[in-house]
Amino acid sequence: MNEFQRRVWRLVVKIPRGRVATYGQIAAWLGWPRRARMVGMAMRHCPQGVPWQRVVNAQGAISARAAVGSMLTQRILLEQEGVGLRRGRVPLTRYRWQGPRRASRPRRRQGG
DNA sequence: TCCGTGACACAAG
DNA sequence: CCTTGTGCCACGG
Repeated sequence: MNEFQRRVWRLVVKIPRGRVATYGQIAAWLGWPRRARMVGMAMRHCPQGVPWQRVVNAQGAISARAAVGSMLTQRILLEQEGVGLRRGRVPLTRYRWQGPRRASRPRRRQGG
């Protein structure tokens, strides 16, 4: 397994339940903006515990793949965690994960 | 090494 | 909106 894939998995496990990210975003966040397809490869070889279902394409659709049943499984898993599809796609404006932005620490003054 | 392939993205029409 | 074409880049035969 190469470093790229490991980094992808480490990031994908951070996607919160009920949110999704796109292949392109993940690649960009890791610093490889032209490797969206490689993120897909990483998903295909996903270890147990990585929420691969939370990764969709830039249109919010579930990308086609060879493995039969996998697409349906992804849709079901997403719906089970509250991500509803409209006309075959996830409304990204509502469910998109904003990324691994560092959690804003509580301010001492003028606090949250 | 060359060539085809793939869980992508984006621009055109 | 949709479909099609092109760019992309790592892998495997």
